[in-house]
Amino acid sequence: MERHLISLLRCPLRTCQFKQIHSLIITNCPSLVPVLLRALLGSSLIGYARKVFDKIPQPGHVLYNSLISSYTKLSLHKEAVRAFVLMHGGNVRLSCFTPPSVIKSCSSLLADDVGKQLHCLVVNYGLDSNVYVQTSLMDFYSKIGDLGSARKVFDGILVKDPVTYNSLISGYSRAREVVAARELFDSMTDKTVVSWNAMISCYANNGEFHEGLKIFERMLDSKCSPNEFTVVTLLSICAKLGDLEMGLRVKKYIDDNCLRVNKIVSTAILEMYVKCGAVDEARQEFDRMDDKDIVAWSAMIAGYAQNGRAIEALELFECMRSEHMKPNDVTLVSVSSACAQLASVEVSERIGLYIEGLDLVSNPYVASALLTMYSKCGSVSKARQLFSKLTRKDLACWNSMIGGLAVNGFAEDAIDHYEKMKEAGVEPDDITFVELLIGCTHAGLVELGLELFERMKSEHGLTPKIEHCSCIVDLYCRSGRLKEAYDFISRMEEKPNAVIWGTLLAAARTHTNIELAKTSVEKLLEQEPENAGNYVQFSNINASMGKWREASKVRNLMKCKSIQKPAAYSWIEMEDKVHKFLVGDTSHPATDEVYSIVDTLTVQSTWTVCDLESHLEFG
DNA sequence: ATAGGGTTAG
Repeated sequence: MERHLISLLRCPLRTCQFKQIHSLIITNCPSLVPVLLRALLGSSLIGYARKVFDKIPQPGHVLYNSLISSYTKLSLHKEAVRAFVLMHGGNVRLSCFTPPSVIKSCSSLLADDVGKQLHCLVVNYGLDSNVYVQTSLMDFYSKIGDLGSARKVFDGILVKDPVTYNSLISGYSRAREVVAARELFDSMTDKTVVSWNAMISCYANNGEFHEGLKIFERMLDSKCSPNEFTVVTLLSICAKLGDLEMGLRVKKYIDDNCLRVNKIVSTAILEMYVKCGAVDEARQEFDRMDDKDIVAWSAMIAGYAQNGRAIEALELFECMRSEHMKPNDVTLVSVSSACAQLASVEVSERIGLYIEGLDLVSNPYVASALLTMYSKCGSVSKARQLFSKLTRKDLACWNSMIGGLAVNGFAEDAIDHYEKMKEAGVEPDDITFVELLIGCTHAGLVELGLELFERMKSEHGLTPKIEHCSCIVDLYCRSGRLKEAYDFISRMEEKPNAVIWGTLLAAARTHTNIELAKTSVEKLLEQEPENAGNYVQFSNINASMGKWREASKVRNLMKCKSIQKPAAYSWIEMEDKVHKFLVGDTSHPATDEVYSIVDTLTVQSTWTVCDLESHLEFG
């Protein structure tokens, strides 16, 4: 009977079968309760196991170990710590098998105090020379960001295996201590594939992408073969660099070496294509995947949204819903951002209603994307309503709201929110000030804008970026204060860029300040010799000054450099179709009708200089 | 011990 039950407990069993065996054990051979307990723990039936455990009169350290390590494995970290407290309070002997699990749970809980107490306990019991205990302690300190203590434990380990090193390397990586990670990595004599991967991802996660690639090259030179983890990290580096060429090399490596392409690898390939702007290739990869989980859908929808292909993003979202796939917060962020691009009140409000109904606005990413969506299509009141409902408002939420108000002409309201944001204890950042300055520009509040620019530096210790300077130039320009704009540019610490000269140029032209326009366009040509638009501007300005020879020189210059002005289409969206037109275009099916209306419009309006210029042809 | 998707501006 007893032997029979033991062998039964070795088989995979359902709960009801466990119950039958359980009753047999209670009535026939109670000594088998610990065997039953371990079988239950092995089947992850932790609740049932705990009930059995609680019936055991005085469980010893071995049973406690089994219980605690199961809690840890199932990520029930608080339970693991509670069970340990129970064990310790019951004066059960402590073996070196228990602390690693509890300490691991403390790492996951980021429970600094409990973990440190455990360390003391371990030292008092003389268990701190056990390598498993040491490794878990080192891991604990590295997870809570105390790398100094982690290092002390590490140095105290007499026989270190690669796992010990790898763990500390990833600890340094998380703590952004890249140099320390590299030193440790270099000191390793027997690097495993995990060591190489950890070092590459250390560089990747700390923004040193090219260093990461260099480690990969060295890995290839050594005899260590890259695995799936390696290529995923490499692909994410290529994505961040926008380096399609390298991305394709990694893809080729995967194919040539027949690496297993799991979901994560395919998504990483997809993402690499997306971030390199190769959206159609990304879609091909997406279509090839037979098991699409939600991450792949979200990545593909984001791919369309981030590459300005809002309609396709929304189409794929519809397709996803028709396949009964449940969207999550990440999906909805991209969907909102696609709607924001469409700037259609109807679509935005429909999607907004849907998303708000899902109760996901507690996620700040979703909230800020929605706020932007409403603002972009002018539904400021919807944005305000949503904002007032938000309980968790992070920096991006405040910025979205401030930006929404600013761009829709409510500059004072935006500033009001900036004050409220500070009261709420959220520190404004450079984006906040870009938004505020834009608000002042739109409302023509020059002095207020300049004041904010000063406060940004003095009150918040932020260094103005080129974007802020650009806003100030715009602020002066729109109020016609060209001289001050020019003086500001001359005083700027950073080198003025094309956006700034472009702003000044536009203003100089509307205020017919030909000299300033000429200066600006010359600077523009210096900075962007490949931009055909600048040559057109240069020529037009010279023409308007009567300098025809200068003007015509440009055409030859463009021919020499083989620069072509890209076709500038006008387009309009009607119902769900986009109609686009080029100058002199007669390809539209309703051309006759279109031109007859254009003719009447032309008669109605008076030609302006700008209109005429836009009809000049070059190249 | 190492791996994949997202928000705010210009």
